[in-house]
Amino acid sequence: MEKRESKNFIEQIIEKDLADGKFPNGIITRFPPEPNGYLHIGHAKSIVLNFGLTQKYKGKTNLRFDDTNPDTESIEFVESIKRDIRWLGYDWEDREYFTSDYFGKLYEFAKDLIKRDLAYVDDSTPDEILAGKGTVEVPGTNSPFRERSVEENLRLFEGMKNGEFAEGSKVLRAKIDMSQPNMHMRDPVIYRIKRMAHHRTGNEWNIYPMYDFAHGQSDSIEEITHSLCTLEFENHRPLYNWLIEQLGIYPSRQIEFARLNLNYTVMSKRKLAQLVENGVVESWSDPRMPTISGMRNRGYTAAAIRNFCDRVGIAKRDNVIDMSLLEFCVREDLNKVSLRRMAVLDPVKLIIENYPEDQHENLLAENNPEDETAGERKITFGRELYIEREDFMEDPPKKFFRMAPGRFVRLKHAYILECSGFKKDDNGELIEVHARYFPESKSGSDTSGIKAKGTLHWVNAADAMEAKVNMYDRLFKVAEPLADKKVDFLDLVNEDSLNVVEGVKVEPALAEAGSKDHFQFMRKGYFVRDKNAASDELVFNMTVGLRDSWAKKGGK
RNA sequence: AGACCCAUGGUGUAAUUGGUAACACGGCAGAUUUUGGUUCUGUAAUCCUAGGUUCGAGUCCUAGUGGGUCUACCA
Repeated sequence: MEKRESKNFIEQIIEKDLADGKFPNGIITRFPPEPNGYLHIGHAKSIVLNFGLTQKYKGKTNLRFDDTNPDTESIEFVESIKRDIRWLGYDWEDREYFTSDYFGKLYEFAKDLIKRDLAYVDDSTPDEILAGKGTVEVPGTNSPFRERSVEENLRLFEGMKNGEFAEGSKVLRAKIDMSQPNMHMRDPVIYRIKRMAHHRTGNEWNIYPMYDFAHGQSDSIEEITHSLCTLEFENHRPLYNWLIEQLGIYPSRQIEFARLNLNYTVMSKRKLAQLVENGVVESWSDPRMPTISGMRNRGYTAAAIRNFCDRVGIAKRDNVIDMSLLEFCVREDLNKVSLRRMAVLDPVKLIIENYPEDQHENLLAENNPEDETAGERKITFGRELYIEREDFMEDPPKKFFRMAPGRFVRLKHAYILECSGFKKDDNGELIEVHARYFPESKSGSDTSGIKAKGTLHWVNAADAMEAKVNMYDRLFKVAEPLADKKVDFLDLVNEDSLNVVEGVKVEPALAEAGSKDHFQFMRKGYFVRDKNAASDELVFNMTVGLRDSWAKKGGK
């Protein structure tokens, strides 16, 4: 179990810090979502990383909502984020923070900067500020407002806070160096005027800090030891460090790692929002979405997701993870915990000619061969059953181990059959398969000596229940929908990502399925009851199909 | 093209920190199997290029090449 000795680069940093005695009281990490959307599997990677680290080493992980932009943030997202983190299995105890709780402190930090002539109020328009920044090759130019006196800056900044100026008319900028090659150091804007109610502070503030002026200081206030973020913030690190240094506050350390990308999907909140807005999917929690809530509705387990996040590793290299790894993790977990059931997705009647019409019998079926404690259930058997249409072939290849005239096959948990014929309608459509059964071949007490290569799942027509099944396929037709910048990723969605199958026949035990139970429809895949469907309706979502080496070989 | 970052099988991640490449997924082949599932066994496939340092380089240095990020009053 403790086979994985290898450590990722962040663990190596932490172990060195610990060995150097830098953090005798333990380490502190944080997960800092902005409450403006739902969490996706990429966030899960960060959650598992941050909480995982402080579980492994002595430490704590804070949950901090980075709520500095009232435009897009809301309490609804705060709630969904907390629900998802808890579901994933992590507990931030009482360490739930909001950047907005620090608005007062941040304001004081800003004043401190002004007093030391390290920040100034700029009346330039956004366009003028942009022009002044220069380009990556050309240094920027100083703002005409750069040399205002400390007193004037203090007065104006207070005016901004008090709502004396129009939105957009002034900003507070750090006074650093307009000729730095790093654009973030060219006098970055650190405060802007926004006359807007905030979901937590209401109308208390007319100014809001920018990310760069909020995140690092919040880390510092909470004495975060290791502030882990994704690669695109690498260029922000000099500013992060500069502010901490100038302010003389707790020196949190920012470390960047590569974000998670999954093929056949997209991972940015903005892009996911577009899928919702354009009706490609039903909601953020649609089972096809790579969101935590979508995956939950799909039937993915928290354990599978945690395991997946563990396996993808942490490094600084851009990466695109194969969906097959995620699916492997899901199957691995579900194989152990899911209850086996029989469901026929595309039913065709099977008539056992030598089975008496008025006869019925009860059979016992194990719930999970991987778990003896899962017990057994009763299923019924009779003359008329349903089997899968694709499990019959009139003229099959030799390696087809299923139903075909003259061939032997076992019905799972029941008898061996010999196919004796079939019936088609006028259109040539198969409507009935006929067979004869061998009474002495009963499952568990087989004395027939007959060998059947294949085993089929089935449902007794007498007590089969009707169900609907949502089958899912990848969301996009191509592995990397964003790879070609000239192509709109919305044009690459797979319009067959959802396939609703009606008229599915399932065994009666499924009627009591709860939405948290995971089922394996034998020989088909893993399914979970759709919790959004009407309670009197049996609807199942396909979590993931079983591996199918027969189909992979093209059925030959 | 300025700064910063990155480069190991198909995909990811490792390599006791300088001692000639491993693990997982995926692929292929086989065994087992009352799920063509699970399990098990085997197999193919990798250090971006060129120099340099060194007895020895995936690891260090230089150059090149390729990729990523950055010029929001978003985070």
